[in-house]
Amino acid sequence: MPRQGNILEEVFDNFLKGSAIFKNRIALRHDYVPESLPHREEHIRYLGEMLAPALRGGICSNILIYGKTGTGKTAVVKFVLSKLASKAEEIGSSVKVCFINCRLTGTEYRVFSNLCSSVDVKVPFTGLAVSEVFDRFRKGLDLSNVLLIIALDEIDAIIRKRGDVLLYELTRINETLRNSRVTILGISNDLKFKEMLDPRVLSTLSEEELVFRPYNASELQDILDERANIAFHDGILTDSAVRLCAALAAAEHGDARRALDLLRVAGELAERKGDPCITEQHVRQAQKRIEHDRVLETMKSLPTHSKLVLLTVYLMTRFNINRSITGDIYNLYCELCEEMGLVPLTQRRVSGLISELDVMGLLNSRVISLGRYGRTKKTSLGIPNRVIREGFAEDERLYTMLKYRPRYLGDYKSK
DNA sequence: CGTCCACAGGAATGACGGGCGG
DNA sequence: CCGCCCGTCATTCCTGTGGACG
Repeated sequence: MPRQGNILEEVFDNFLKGSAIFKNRIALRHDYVPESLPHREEHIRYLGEMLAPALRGGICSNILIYGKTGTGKTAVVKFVLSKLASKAEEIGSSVKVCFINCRLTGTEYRVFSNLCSSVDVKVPFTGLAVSEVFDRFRKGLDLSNVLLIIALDEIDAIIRKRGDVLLYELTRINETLRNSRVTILGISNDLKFKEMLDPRVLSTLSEEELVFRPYNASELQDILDERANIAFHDGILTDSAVRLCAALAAAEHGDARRALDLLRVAGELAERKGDPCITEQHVRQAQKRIEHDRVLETMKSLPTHSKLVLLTVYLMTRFNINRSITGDIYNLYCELCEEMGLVPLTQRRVSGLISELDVMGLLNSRVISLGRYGRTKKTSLGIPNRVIREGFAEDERLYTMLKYRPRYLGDYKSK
């Protein structure tokens, strides 16, 4: 048994020696913007053409950009904007760009304060009315005499929370500017968000539209190959492993982010085991691992009564109680509530919770008809029993309830 | 072939807590 | 700082419905 100091010595040394697998992990991170974006040449060209007039002080259209997660929207926009900015600097053009992720930024106030800092206006972290921040932004912008290109990523997040007031102000700002101009690039994951917009805002905002289709397997493979070259040492990654990553991600919405996650986790697994290369098997394990982590994470963040419903279905399968239909589930659920000293929710609500858990994949639930005996939902666990136990391990109260024995084991409903 | 079970799931309304504007 | 407003979660009330049973 080595002394503890020696253990750490070894850990640190291994770390300092560098990884046998990874050359540069950063290339697999979500926020990494690569030097080339395979299969997005068209989009890059289009966006470039749309924004090029800015270099000469010309007017650009506002553009609305759509596409599901992991289709390269953000990467393409960041890429084009950074090239545009450096070109502008090179030729001494007064173009500025500003990229804001609305969801991460959080509130309207912070979005505007970001905009302010992009035109060198200082505002306090809090305390001002949003309209005041907006005014300061407008003044600062007009004074600075620039063509400002604002990219609002995940724009739907802010609309959902605050409505389209922010956008309305922003789309009309050009009318009040004398020396500067603004172009807006709105980026959204959600196609339906257009319906939430005021038609006036929509028409100014979407003078042009750009849609990002999901990648197919072979496109994903090209992306992975390119990143893998940067991220891994030569000869570490097997061809079949890349193909599998691409295929798995293609099956699931063609999400490049997902594909890169798979690759990264597969690499980490290989590294931890001290394996010389990344194989298909590592990828399969990575997929299980990612899914497993996701499930535990969602389970942990569940509200109490949702956990309780999950626990109820778990107990019903464990004790083979006849049919897990909503009425039976509700009865046992009430029993558990009583046992734990909680006030049960109504059946209507529990029915809703079951549906929510179904959407999350923690339960499987479908509507069936029992003819003479009514119409209901039949529900079963969507994840293995073992995972349920693991997910509740941190919650002592729930963990002990895993061993609870229901009062009526046979025909539950009749009691 | 009509009936009627056992709910599904929509709509309206209420309770509550947190953040925003004044 | 306070009140108000808004979003979220839950309840109440309701109408709708697939198909076995008689």
